[in-house]
Amino acid sequence: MSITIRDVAEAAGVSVATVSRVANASANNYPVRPQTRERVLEVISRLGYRPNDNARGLLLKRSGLIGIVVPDISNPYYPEVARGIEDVAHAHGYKLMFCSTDRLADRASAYIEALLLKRVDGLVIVGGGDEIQLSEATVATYDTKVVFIGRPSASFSTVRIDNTGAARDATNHLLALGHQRVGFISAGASSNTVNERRRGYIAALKASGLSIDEDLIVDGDFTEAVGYSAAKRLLTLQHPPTAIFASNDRMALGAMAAIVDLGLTVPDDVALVGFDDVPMSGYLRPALTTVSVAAVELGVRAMEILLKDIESNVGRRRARVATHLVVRDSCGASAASAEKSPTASNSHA
Amino acid sequence: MSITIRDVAEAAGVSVATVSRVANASANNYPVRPQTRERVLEVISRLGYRPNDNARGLLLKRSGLIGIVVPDISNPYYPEVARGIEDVAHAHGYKLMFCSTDRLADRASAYIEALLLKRVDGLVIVGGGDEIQLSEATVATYDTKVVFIGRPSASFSTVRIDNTGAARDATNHLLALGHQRVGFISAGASSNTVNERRRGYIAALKASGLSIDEDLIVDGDFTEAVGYSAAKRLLTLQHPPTAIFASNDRMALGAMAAIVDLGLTVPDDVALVGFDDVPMSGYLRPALTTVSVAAVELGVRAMEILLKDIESNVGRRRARVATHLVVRDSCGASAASAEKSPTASNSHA
DNA sequence: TCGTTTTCTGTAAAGGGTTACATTTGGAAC
DNA sequence: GTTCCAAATGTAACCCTTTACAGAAAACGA
Repeated sequence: MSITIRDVAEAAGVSVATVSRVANASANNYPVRPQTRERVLEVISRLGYRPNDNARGLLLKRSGLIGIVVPDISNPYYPEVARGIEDVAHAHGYKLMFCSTDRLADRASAYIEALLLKRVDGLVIVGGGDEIQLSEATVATYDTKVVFIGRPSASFSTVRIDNTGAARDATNHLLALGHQRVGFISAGASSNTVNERRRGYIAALKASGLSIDEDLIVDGDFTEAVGYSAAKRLLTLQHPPTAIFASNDRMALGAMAAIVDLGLTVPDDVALVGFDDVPMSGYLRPALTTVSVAAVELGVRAMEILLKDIESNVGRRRARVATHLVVRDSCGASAASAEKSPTASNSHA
Repeated sequence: MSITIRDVAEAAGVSVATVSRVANASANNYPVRPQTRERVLEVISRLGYRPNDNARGLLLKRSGLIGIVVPDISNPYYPEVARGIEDVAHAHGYKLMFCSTDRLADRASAYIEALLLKRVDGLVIVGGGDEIQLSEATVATYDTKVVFIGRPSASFSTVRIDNTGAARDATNHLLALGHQRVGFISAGASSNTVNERRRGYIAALKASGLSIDEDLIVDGDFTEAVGYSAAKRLLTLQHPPTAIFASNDRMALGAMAAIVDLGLTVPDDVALVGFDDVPMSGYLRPALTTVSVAAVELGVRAMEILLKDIESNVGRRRARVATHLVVRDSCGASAASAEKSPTASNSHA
């Protein structure tokens, strides 16, 4: 049914080679007589011919596809990263194959397998969970390049942020405001990202000579619902914290709801800090103080590294993207800044 | 470099046909002597052989890929839809190719073109914008099935919600609470979805004998930032509305921030209703009253229709997914319900 | 032991492109 | 009008898999 290069060749009265040369004009500058080119082009558009990507990929050994694996598509943070990846990929003629693992190990490996099978030219793996198992040998088998975002790796390129440092800064910010009991909402022991953030939180406390109260560290899972219940747990302790540091913004939102529902106010009764700076955070009232991670840039950098590796085989590379604490209202540091701009000091507005 | 079926055949001392038969054991039940099968399987796993999807796709004329095009990946609504699609697709062995158009017409057509070139087995196009141009002829050229989500179409299958009815109900809810001046935050004249919602809003007003005040209808673009400025505009009118109906939750969030920043409160000074019921909405305080659209189900239904069409060529189909108004606190209807559950009457919790 | 089935395995074509190499063409130079 | 060279075009191999068909081996009955 589908019309092939042979159909075009026949209709135009030329050989398939000529058609191919006309169709890929941009790639190689083979000489084709303008008059011939014209004729072929006319037939191509008349017949609506499109080269078969499978056939082409088979021969060229490249698919023009970039695979991207994220842990959870419903967390607004990942779409931001994906947007960065997509912007760069699109600009270079690559398309994205997008998969969400829901943090399930079997899904993750099924997807990675499938992406490799599709002979993606590159693979971006986002997130710090441990559901991803990917050996260097596997990747070498397929001729694919890999870059991790937000996860350390001995074998592959990485683009990361300084989770520990950022969490330490955020915690220090709360300590500097006079808080002595700071709660931390974690998110599963298996997430590198969160483990690092927890380490930063603990480091800040220790550096200030405070002891670590395990009751103040509660486990979460990145969702609003669990942020809500975690905050309730913290605030109904015998010695509740006066400040809460949630390891992502979604949980911070849940925590904020819990605080309000307990009849307390943010930041007067409980100060609150999040992590990620997703778009909504600047529009909460009180606006959420959070660590901005430039998610789009994370994606951009990853894709740039990947492209370079695909095109000139530059090998493993590591990049860091800076973070900064966006001080808004939920921490109690700036009383009246909300008047000035809708997102307060949100640099992403 | 990559090992082929020939390498395996050679190593196992059999023909490529036998290897192929062993590798595709599930698909066709060709008889292979257990002893031979064993040997081939051993070589396959030792060598790490994986069939080349390009070669296979070339021959079989199917890619196992579903293309999905969304307008804006950073709007949490679309990831929900995508999750529904993915769940079904994954269960049936299909992979997703995911593209975000950013509501740009040229990007949209470039992506659709690319997806068709990849010979996707099906195409799901999400969103009501007019950036999508897709002719029946084009689709017929490739052997692809298409389903639209949230957009009417004379030629293709559709899965939709009753935007007009839902918006009318939401507006009626506000009117029933005694509001006489209800503002509407729209989102571009080119979006079908929003046009329908606006129609519902207008219909409700008219049915109640109210006249339409054009000042109360302001344009938006689906983002918090614009929801914020739109609400500010509405509330600084000479005769400001006492209620605002935002055509999606993100804009409602922006509007809520604007209301607070103007020193007013929700819902006492201004009642607020959104649309979509994204996960965050139940955790805002006051919790957002909004139209729940079961985004996941939208995706599920679309994918089911697509699968049926791919597998048994059933042709064009239409489905509707129900919506319902989730009454929380921002509309002022339920004063104390937030105490009971974190998301109030959010049925999705 | 020798047909005759039945079961298993191999051969080769097809699928739709790209491109090295061979061949033809067109035009310049004489 | 030749000759020659560069430009244009054509031929055919190759990419890797699946599968129809043919051929070989095993199983079976007599």
